[in-house]
Amino acid sequence: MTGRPTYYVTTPIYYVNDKPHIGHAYTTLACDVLARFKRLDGFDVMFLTGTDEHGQKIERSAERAGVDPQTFCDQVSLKFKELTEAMNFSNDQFIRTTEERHKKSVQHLWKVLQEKGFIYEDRYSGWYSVRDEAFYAESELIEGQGGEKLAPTGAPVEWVEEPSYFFKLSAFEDKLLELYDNNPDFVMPKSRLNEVRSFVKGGLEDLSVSRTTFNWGVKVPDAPGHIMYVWIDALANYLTAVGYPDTAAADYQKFWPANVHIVGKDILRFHAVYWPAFLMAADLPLPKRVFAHGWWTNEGQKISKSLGNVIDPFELIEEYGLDATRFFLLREVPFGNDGDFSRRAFVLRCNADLSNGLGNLSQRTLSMIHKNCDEALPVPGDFSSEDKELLGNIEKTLDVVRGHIDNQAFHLALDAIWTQASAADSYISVQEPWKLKKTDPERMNTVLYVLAEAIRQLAILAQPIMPQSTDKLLSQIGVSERGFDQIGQAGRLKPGIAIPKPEGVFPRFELPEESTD
RNA sequence: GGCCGAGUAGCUCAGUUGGUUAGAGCAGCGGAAUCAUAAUCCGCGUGUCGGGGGUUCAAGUCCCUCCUCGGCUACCA
Repeated sequence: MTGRPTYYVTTPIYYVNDKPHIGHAYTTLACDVLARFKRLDGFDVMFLTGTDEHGQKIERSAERAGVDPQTFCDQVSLKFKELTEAMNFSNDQFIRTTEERHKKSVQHLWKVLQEKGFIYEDRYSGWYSVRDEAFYAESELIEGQGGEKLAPTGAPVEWVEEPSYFFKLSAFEDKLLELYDNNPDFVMPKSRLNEVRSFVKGGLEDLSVSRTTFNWGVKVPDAPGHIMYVWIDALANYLTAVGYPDTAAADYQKFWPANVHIVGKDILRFHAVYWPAFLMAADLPLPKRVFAHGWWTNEGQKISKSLGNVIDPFELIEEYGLDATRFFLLREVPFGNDGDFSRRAFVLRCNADLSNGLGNLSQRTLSMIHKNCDEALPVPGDFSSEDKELLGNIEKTLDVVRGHIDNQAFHLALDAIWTQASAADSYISVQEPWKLKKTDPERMNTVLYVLAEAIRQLAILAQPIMPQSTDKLLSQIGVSERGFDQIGQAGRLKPGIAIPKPEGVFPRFELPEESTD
């Protein structure tokens, strides 16, 4: 064992009833940045994503598609895998709930919960639509012309009961509240913790965790006809991936409990209430944090399939390139807030920060070195106080960024890096290396060296967000050691290395035409 | 309906436990520079800090009230 610190980050598993959209890309992107950051910071990282493939909806979708459920899942799951490649995600695993290892894991967890007395058999009742083959909540029902109750789809519903197993969620009310009180960072952002807490305070009902009305799912052990229903199956994927039920497994030992589950705000409750309750019931350690992020709107409009304004991440990458897309999504909006995706904001943001900012900074610097220093990094003289100040501030930025990353505050982390890029531009204006070229070439060499150093470190810091672009930048200045331990003195550039004619890394975008309104 | 949160410059937002002339980025305007992806640098904001009332020597920052917006209020993930 190396003794390196470990870090386990997860995305939700994505339900294969839907194609990948911007929301999926966003969630996984956040996790990818966390994972990349921690790896560069010396951590042993497990980054997990995957697909949730069970349930009646899948069964029916497969039927409609004229294929068996497994084939259907294989097809859709593949699309999510393609997204991880298209977005350059660095997940260590891609788990699927239809995998044998997961079925074993969930069935074991079930048995443990049952042995400990937290699962019991009863009857589940609710409003059921035969036509839709689905249960509806009382609040979802609409009223027909004669005052009769109808499903939101307009289908008639009837009150039905079926046998079901229940999880004693009600037994965990106090323990959960205690958890939130003792670990105020367990749910983030803070406003979400308040919601979760008030939900629990409002009282918890036991949870129906099995169904008999469909077959596509994990079988309940020793209970013919019963299929596990959603939560235990889905949430347990986080355990399965590290080896559960083999708690002696190397990965389990290293990575459980998870450091952070990143989720969309829509599934927060399941992660912040059900999940810790399951784990407490099974006597397993709890994850350190559940972070719920917000939703994107599209040009100010709520995104919905019926409006037809769904944002396709593949198209986004096609149009703007991958790294600009990654940058925009995490820079534009505080993680945890809802945000608006607009062409105008995208173009303004990327042009200002990427093309005009970091891109131009490196372009002008490397170009000067290439032209004026025999296409090689010059030997610097003694550093002036301005030199030391610029580089010193950049070195300190690692700590600042680390702090923000540990709070999933991506926009602040990026802001901190870009503040330094901006400082480097100011430094150029003050130093005026183009004048030094004639008046004091020695000093020009030092200034250009300092700037190359600034670029090296800024690029290293920005790697988690924009792996491809920073790779190009670092390659242009011959940097192969790229971990955060290279920040500062340790990784100083060696004078004499070749600096080829630089190529632009961040293309400029055109503003969309103004709509006339 | 109930609970929670938010309303600060054109836009997006920062504003510690109340305390000197309320800040940043972007957009806009003016100037400088010319190494660079017409990029960069410097300078420029008289904002009813949602409305009203109150506490205080002092309130964007506390209390009351009203208005507006948003979130949560369980078994679709």
